[in-house]
Amino acid sequence: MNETFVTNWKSQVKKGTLTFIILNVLKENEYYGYELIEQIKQHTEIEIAEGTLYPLMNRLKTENLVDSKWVEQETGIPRKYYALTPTGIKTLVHMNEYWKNLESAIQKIIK
Amino acid sequence: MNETFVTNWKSQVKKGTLTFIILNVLKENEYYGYELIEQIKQHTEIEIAEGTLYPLMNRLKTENLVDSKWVEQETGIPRKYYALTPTGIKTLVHMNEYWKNLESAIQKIIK
DNA sequence: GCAAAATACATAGCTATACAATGTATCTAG
DNA sequence: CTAGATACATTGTATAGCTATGTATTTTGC
Repeated sequence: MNETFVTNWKSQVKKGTLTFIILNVLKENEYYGYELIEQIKQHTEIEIAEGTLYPLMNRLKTENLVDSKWVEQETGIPRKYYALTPTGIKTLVHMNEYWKNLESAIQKIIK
Repeated sequence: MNETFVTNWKSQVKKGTLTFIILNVLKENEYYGYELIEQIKQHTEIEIAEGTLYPLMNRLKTENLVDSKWVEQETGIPRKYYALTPTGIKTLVHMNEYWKNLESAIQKIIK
């Protein structure tokens, strides 16, 4: 098998997929950046580089899909918490629809 | 909802996904380029631009995952048929494994 | 007590891929 | 005989993930 090809492919699959995962995670709860990386690693075994996440969150904010607020800690570095905006919620509905169709189409092809 | 964001997101999701779909389609049969675009449009509603497919097929060939042969037609333009190589078959097994895990992880998050 | 690792943010530069635009050539239908 | 479908291909652009790097604080191991 072509190892480097698969490695690169996995990275390409993440384009779009990560955005989708993060928005869905934020649907349930507010999270701060570092926590998102940890949560997703535990629940999906997907590793998100910090250099991927922080620019991504800024894009989502620019696109008005999420909002953020700084929360001071009694001890340690302040955390920036992210939450979906109403636009983010509506947008996610459409994304979930598209994903569902894509997924069932791929299921048929793989089987 | 953020329309342009969703449009762009769909394009990003295709990165990696298209490769995966095409390799799986070629698992069953040989196809030529134009035919692949048509087949996938019908079965998945996913539209692949020609400017996407032909460079993609060349990459797959460079990576030794597919092989191609020209087939002359009694009438009309010759067709370039693609088939998986042994390396392509082995590589696809690993990709299917990764996709299966990714998919079930996303299922849990979306639900 | 001090060094290493973990926590928590962030950016710059590199690379890979999808897409629009464009081009060539042949065949078919109105 | 012309528009559209068939069939290939390339060039340039934009996007997004990754590595490397940086700052700062806190915890853990020796």
